Amino acid sequence: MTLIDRRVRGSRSGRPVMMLLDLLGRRWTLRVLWELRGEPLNFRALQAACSGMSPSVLNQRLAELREARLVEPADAGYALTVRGRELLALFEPVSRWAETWARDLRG
Amino acid sequence: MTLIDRRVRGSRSGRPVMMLLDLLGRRWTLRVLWELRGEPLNFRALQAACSGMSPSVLNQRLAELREARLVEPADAGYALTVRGRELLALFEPVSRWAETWARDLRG
DNA sequence: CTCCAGTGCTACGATAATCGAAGCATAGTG
DNA sequence: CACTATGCTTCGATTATCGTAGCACTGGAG
Repeated sequence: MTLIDRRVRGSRSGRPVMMLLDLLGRRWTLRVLWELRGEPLNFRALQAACSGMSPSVLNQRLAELREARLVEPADAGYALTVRGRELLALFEPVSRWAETWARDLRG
Repeated sequence: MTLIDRRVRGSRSGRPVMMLLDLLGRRWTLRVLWELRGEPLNFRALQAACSGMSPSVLNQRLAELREARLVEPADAGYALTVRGRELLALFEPVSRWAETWARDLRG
């Protein structure tokens, strides 16, 4: 059962954006992508970067992200694919937005 | 214990982007924001739009999103705040990207 | 007034996702 | 051979989410 055939969790719509939200909405998924924004990380480095998330879940997330062609094995561990970098680039403004958001919440 | 004081789930970093990823990484959160992109929806309409997610979780998510000032009660139910709309606007390109992503995965 | 439908939300037992620690298997090095 | 590093698996414990039922309140109709 592939990523795109599988019913999207919680919804039955096959719309791409829903599929993506479903994928990204799983615990740690966004974080893993984020941690791979720089250089490739191997399994344990990635686990450490994600503050010690359990290896079973990391393994599961890596499988999902590989199936989604957002992450791929590299020489030195795991790296974002071109698509993965595209997606992450779209999160660049989000990260900047988060700065002012957090500041406003505090103030 | 407020959103910004609470340790971020799975990490102990207080960095804004991590807080945001933590918030958005909870099940249904992105979906709820997405469903509110148009007109305000009341509790049950929102529940229906999210394919019948359980009311307990919806209530919890709404509380979190309200605390994060992304969603607020409106005349006709719940609506995005200005900040919420800003955030969602940043997801506009993501949605478009998802279209080609899904197409490529299939092909 | 009573009745009823609509609404926001809570309670709670059942199920599924995630966690944490331990450890296995393999590859490379000395 | 011993030793380290790595990718990953296993499994019992904990936490999140689900689904159904229903409570409390409101507003309008009769």
